[in-house]
Amino acid sequence: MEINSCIRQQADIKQINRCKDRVSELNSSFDYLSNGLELAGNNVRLKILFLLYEEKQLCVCDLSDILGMTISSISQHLRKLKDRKLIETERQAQTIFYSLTNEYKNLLEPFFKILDENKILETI
Amino acid sequence: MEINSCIRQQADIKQINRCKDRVSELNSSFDYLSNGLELAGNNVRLKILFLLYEEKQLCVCDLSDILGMTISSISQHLRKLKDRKLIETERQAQTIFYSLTNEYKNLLEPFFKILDENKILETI
DNA sequence: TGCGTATTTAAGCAATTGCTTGAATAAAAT
DNA sequence: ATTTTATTCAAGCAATTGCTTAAATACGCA
Repeated sequence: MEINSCIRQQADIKQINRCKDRVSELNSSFDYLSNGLELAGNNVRLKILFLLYEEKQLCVCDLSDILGMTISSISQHLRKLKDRKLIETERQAQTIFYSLTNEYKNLLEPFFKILDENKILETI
Repeated sequence: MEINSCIRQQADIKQINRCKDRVSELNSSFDYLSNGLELAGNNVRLKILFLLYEEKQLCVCDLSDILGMTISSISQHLRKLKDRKLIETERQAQTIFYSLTNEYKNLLEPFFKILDENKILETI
């Protein structure tokens, strides 16, 4: 940290301290949220999450076919999503089906609604 | 792409095609959204965005002080956010103030509301 | 004009990402 | 039991990220 930050000159100290408190207070929420957004911020994973939202469940090779990517690549994305509890699995015979966890279904729903209505480019 | 995808065996072809159409239809929305989420998915940038949401405007060195990071580092985050139109600038004398663009204020509001209520860890 | 303040930019680097290829599991069908 | 089907895992690699340090702008003021 620089010593001669502009803060020392003319900043609103009250505001700075209020912000520091706020960040410290909400710190674990920031971690939780950025963690999820980081995963959803990848184009491929966002599509995967959206498709699971719409179709309830899909397997690796469904997604591979839909998105035109190798099964291995999709599988690695799914593992990341599963590790951080955005999705969960259920085996049915040889096929492993993936679906959104309830937490992230709720969290991502506002975005999916916007996407679903395809309004994102016009209204926002 | 593998030739012997499991798709050829027993998948729901109608479902696959419906999904393909959906992805193709919403393609630019996926790009737009993942682009924004990718930036918000970084812990530091999420805090910056949230602080700008709450305080309306802040300068680089306010944020540097609040987050305990170098001005240079914060400046580089701000540039990314500005390049992709999540934030905008307004000069007041020597100080450059950053604020959220309206588009992203609307888009990120659902998340900020949750953060603000600090409910994210309990209710979701 | 020259100095101080506020901020950006450039170069460098370790760490991480997302893909590819090929091998390894796991359960089902023969 | 062996093979087929569905999926994961491991290693390797180019590209990207986020930080550090140091230098470069840009504006305000005496």
